[in-house]
Order: sequence, then structure tokens, then C-alpha cells
Amino acid sequence: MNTPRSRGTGLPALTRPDGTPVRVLVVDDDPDLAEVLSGALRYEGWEVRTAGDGASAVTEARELMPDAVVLDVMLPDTDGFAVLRTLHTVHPEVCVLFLTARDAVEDRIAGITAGGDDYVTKPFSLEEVIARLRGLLRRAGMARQLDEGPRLTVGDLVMDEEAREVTRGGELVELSPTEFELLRFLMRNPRRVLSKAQILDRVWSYDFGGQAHVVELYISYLRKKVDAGREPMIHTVRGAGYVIKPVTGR
Amino acid sequence: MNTPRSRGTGLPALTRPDGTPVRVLVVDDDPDLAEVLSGALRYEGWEVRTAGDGASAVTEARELMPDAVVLDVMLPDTDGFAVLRTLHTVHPEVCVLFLTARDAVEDRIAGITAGGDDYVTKPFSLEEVIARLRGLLRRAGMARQLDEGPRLTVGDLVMDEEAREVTRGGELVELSPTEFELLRFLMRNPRRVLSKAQILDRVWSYDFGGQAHVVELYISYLRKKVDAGREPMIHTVRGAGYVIKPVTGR
DNA sequence: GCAACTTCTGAGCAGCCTCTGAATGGGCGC
DNA sequence: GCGCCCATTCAGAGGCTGCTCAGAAGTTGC
Repeated sequence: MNTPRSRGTGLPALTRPDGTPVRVLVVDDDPDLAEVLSGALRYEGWEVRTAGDGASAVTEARELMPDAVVLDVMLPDTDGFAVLRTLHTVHPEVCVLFLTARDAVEDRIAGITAGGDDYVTKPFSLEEVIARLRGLLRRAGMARQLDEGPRLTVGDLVMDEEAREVTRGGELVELSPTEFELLRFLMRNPRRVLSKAQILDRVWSYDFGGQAHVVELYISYLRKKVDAGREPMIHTVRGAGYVIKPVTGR
Repeated sequence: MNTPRSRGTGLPALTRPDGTPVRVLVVDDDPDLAEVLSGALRYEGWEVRTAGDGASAVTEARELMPDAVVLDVMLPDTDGFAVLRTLHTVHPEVCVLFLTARDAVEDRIAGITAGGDDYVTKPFSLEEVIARLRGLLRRAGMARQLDEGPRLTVGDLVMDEEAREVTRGGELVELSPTEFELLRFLMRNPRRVLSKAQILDRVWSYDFGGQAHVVELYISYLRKKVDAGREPMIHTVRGAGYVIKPVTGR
């Protein structure tokens, strides 16, 4: 009860300095997407509210005083830039993660994100959004009390998220982007069996239409690189999914 | 917790002698530009306020007692020089960084800035503004506890910001202005993967409309000069961006 | 006003990454 | 022990990313 834990992951939750849950506001005019996002963020143990347009976003923000805002650039009433400015005048400390279409006018985004803010292009994977948000909050000084900082460790497997570097037993392991994200998801849930459906939902973009077969494929890629010639850390649970756990700890 | 760190970078933050964050006032009548600037400065771990005209600038300055002011020369009510004079009577210690159009009366600027202040011509890059501000504050005796002064080091790569000189393993490396600024940004964030979008935001002018392709190009220029025939320090992380790190450091 | 340099665009190319399909292997229920 | 089904792996197509070259346009300094 002392170290707060997020509901979903086995890791200590990322909380505010006073121990209360991180507060996030999700702003998107697509209710389905907002629902998926807020579900995933609640799973992280965070307090989430949603808004469908710029006006209610500002209202909600005033009331909730969120630590971070996930903000679609294209809104029915205004654009994200105006909302950002209002938010910052109301609450200068808030971090903003923008959601934008890949081919959207990137130069405008470029200006917006110049500060501590960040953006993700649609379609994104939930892991990516969560990772970016965690990065933003960490950099804003939110992570303080519990930090392993930006480093994930399972046994002798270490992932440095900022440097995007993975080592096993001190040896460098080179991973492709998807492999990296898959491993990150596994490592953020050590000793927990993750179903292929869960993995697909989290690691692949929400509009991915493919089969669960890709997960198997990428697990096999990971094994070749991470477990190669060593005591395996990635295990199959037949009919259920996959787990990662330290070799000794069993 | 002893050495204060800036929010964004892993570097020690530049703070006031008493350890509190540097305080900066941004004065520009373009709210978008003011927003981008203050975002970037907050990212450095500084305390920022903004003002849109000369009158509120003076009011804000009286209240905040900033260490530095970023001041647009063209303001709706007065010009920057009048503001400067008022500021100096209120608060003689303050440093001023002027923002000015390229073809503005440069001799007037030159006269004013003789007194230790500095100026940057629009359109500027955020890295440039930040570097100038750091320089001003350092020269005003703000740098105190930390570091290295005007020298950045990553492995055997050394950058002297004031002399605008770069050496690798003692050998001089000659760089064009853009190359220099790109390398500075990389070296201020060692071991951290920087996306092309991030790099564009920071190193190129805020009005640059071009593509991320230029970043690749300039990275290749840098490699030819910095890594030429040596163990490479600049690494590509496919799908993520670029990192600089010392060769030995793994 | 000329020369040297700097910056940026476009095109081509090489290699990597992702995903599909199919063949093979292995565990588990019956 | 048999057969089914789940899981693993291979091979290859296609797309995409990043690197480099060449050249045009703009800028600076003499």
C-alpha cells in the first residue's frame, strides 16, 4: 500500500509527487478513439477524463487541473494550437501530447512541439502513446519518488527507453522498432501472461487489420535476439499467451 | 537532487546563484511565437512569463524581477529600446536579448547591445535563442555552481561554444553554422535519441517549411567531418532518430 | 561583381522492416 | 498412441527509410 501500483502493470504506478494518481485529459472528437485511449490510460492507474471539442476541453482542464493532456490537432470547433495556448495560460505546467494525421501539415506541428510537448501520428499504438506520456511526465518532474528513471529491468535484461538501447547481460541487443515496442510491453508486465489479442491491441496500431500470427512471428524474432543461446526469458503459455520473467526468479 | 536538472535535457540546469530557476520574461506581440519561445525556455527548466506589449512588459518585469528578457524590437505600443530604458531603470541587472527583423536598423541594435545585451534576427532557431540566453546569463555571473562553463564534451569530442570551435581527439573540425548548431543540439542531449521532428523544431528556424530530409542530409555532412575515419559517435536509430554517444561508453 | 561557401531540393539506390503464406514441429486431449 | 490444433520458423514480396550525389539558388566576403 506504500508504493502505489498501477492497476494494469506490475510496475509501481507513475504518480504525482504527493502520491495521488496522475491526471490526464483526453481530447478527441472521435468517441471510439477517446474511449480506447482513456481505457488504456486508466489501466495505467491514472485518472482520466475526456472531452470532445476545444471548448469543453478548456472547461474540463480548469476543473481537473490535469498533469497532461492528450489532444487531437483537428477539433470540430478550434484547432489544437489555440487550445494549447489557452491551456498554458490556465495551467502553465501542463504537458501536451498531440495526435495528428501522418500527412497533416507537419510544419505547424513542428512549431507546436518546440517546448516540452510531444506528438504522435495517427494511427498510433497505445504503447507508443503511453510511453510518450510517461516520458513527458518524467521530464516534467513527475516521476520523482519511484524512479528507476527511464530504465526497465527484468533479470539481466535492461532497456533504456531514452537511448532506445537494450542489453542482456551487458551485451547490446539491436532491435527493430516493432521488436522494441513489443519487448517494452512485455518488460512493463513481467511475470504476467499477455494474450496475443492483448499484445495486438497494445503494440500494433489500432487500425491494424492483420492476424494474431504476427505476434508469434515477432516473438520468434525477439527470442532470436534476446534469448539467443542463453537461458530463455520469454516463455509461451500454450493457449494463453506469452510471459517474460527473470531466469533465476522463476 | 543536489545538482538541479533542467526538465528536458539531462544536463544540469542553469540556475541562479541561490539555486532557484532562472527567470525569463518573453515579450512579443505574436502570441504563437511567444508560446513557442516560452515553451522552449520552460523546457530548459526556467521560469517564464510572457507579455504582448511594452506596457505589460514593464508591469510583468516589476513583479517577476526576471534575470533576462527576450524582447521583440517591434511592439504595438512602443519600440523595444524604450522598454529597455525603462527596464534598466527598474532593474539595472537584467540582461536583454532582442528579437529583430534581419533588415532592421542594425546599427541601432549594435549601439544598444554594446552594454552586454545581445540580439537575434528573425527568423531564428530555438537553439540559437537558448544559446544566446545562456551566454548572456553566464557572462552576467549566473552560471556559478555548474559546470564546465561554455564547453560541451562528449567522449573526445569537445565544443567551445563561445569560440565556436569544435575538436575531436584534439583535431580541429570546421563546421558551417547549421552543422554547428545541429551538433550542439546533439551534444546537449548525449545518449538520448532525438527524432528528426525534434531536431527540425530546435535547430531550424520556426518558419522553415521544409522536410525532415534536410536533417538526414546534415547528419551525413556531420558524419563526414566528425566521424571521418574514426569510430563513429553519431548513430542512426531506425524509425526513431539519431543519438550521439561516446565510443567507449557503450 | 566575382568567387567561395552554404543551404536546400530532387532523384536514385541500397538495405531494412513488416507482413503473408506455407511447411514443419510439438503438446495435449482423447 | 493418434490426431488435432497451436505454435514456430522459413522464405520472399513489397514497401518504406535513410543515405548519398548532383546541382540550383541564395548569401557572404573580398
